[in-house]
This record gives sequence, C-alpha cells and structure tokens, in this order.
Amino acid sequence: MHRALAHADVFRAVSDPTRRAILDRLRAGPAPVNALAAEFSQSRPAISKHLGVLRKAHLVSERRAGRERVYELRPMPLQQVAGWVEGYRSFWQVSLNNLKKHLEKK
Amino acid sequence: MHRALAHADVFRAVSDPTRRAILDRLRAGPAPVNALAAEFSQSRPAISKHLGVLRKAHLVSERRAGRERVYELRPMPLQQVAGWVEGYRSFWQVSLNNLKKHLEKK
DNA sequence: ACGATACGTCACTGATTGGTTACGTATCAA
DNA sequence: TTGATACGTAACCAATCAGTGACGTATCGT
Repeated sequence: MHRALAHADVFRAVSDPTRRAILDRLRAGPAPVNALAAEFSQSRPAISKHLGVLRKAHLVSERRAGRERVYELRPMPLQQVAGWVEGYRSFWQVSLNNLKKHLEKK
Repeated sequence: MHRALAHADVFRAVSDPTRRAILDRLRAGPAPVNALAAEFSQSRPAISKHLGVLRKAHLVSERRAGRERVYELRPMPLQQVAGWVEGYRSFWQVSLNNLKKHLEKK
C-alpha cells in the first residue's frame, strides 16, 4: 500500500487515542495549544504534531489570536467514518439478536 | 502513548484501507484467505497478517473447514467506533446548517 | 504413501509513527 | 528595546507497520 494522500485520511487521523482525546476536548469549545498540552501531559511539540495531522485531515481549523493559535473542531470529515461504520449496523444488530436468542434458549 | 493492548484497538485495525476493504468484502459472506488475497492483489501472507490484526480486534472469526480457514465478519466491536463518532453528529449538523444559511444569504 | 493445496509464521526490509530536544519567529508586556 | 510567551518546525530516535520470500504443517485427492 502506498497510501497516497495518507495525510488527509480521516480514519488514520482518528486511529490515535491522543488525537481522539483532543477532538473530544475540542467539543467543549476552541482551545489554544498550551491548554491542550497541559491536559494531556505530553510535550507541546507532540501535541503540535497531532494538531498538524488533524489539520491535514481537516478535522480542526487554526485561527490566529495574537500569539496564540486557537484550534477549533471541524467535525464534517467525521461523516465519512460515520457513513462507513453505519453500513455495519444491521450486521451487528443481527449479532445482538443471535446473542439474545441464545440467552433465552438457556 | 504506550498503546497498551494496541492489538485489540478497533480504531487502529480499521484505520488501514486494506483492512476496511476486507471487512467490506466479508459483509457479502464468509471467505477463505485465498479468495481475499486474489481480490486485493496482495500477497497471501500480507492478507494473512491483516486478518491477524482483525482477529485480535475481534472483528473477524476464523473457522476451520478442511484445509481452508474461513473468515467471517464479527461486526460487534464496530459499535465502539459508531458510538464514538455518533457523539459528533450534532456538531457536523450545526456545520451543515451554517453552510446552508451561508448559501441562502447569497 | 505422495504431490498439490491452503494456510500460518518466521526473518527480514523500508517506510511511517509518535515522541523527544533544540531552535527560530511572531507577539505581548514592560 | 528587551525579555518572556506561544507557537511551528527541523533533526533525530526507537518502535511499529505493511509488505516480501522462505519455510513448515495440515488436509485433500490420487
């Protein structure tokens, strides 16, 4: 796999738990980098890199405010993930049904 | 991040496009490894490894049938992904609304 | 019993990842 | 202007990843 445009891949961006935590945090509202770095007990450059990945996936936007860069959630690309996983809902509902039947039979 | 139990991480398992394609394929029904390897123009060991990752994430199950190993979709863990992303639906609907308003204003 | 088939796994490789420290730049406050 | 602050980025490192070919094992057909 030569992952063309892997930078823009939403699935990959979201596969990292720290990145998901950042997104989760941004649901409460925009935040500057330092605020995020403080919450996740990781070095600032590390967070900065994660934000870079999220930016390339268009999951966050950067706004300059003085010497701060405020990051804001841009949830639209997550529709892609939702859309993909939604195609499996009927399948796991079947699984749930089977489990239910199995339990009832006992 | 020291990714404890990273093997079992559904998000990571699903972040690879080949692995998603395998899952997509398995929605049409269980399949032996060779059938999959043929469809994705990758070497059999490569597919075998991907299946290993999916297995550890409990997204597929392996059933032995003679000398074949039939893999079957196990969609339940995808609920985790669906659940996470669902928390963002209201946010992107706001975005869609803003976009709509913006277009109407023009 | 024997060859072909269907697979898992090992050993290896190159690319990518997540993390670090060090440094540069822009902004604010004095 | 000068120093502190808020950040991006480059250089680097160890670990992980996706892929390969080589090998071993179990099963089927004969």
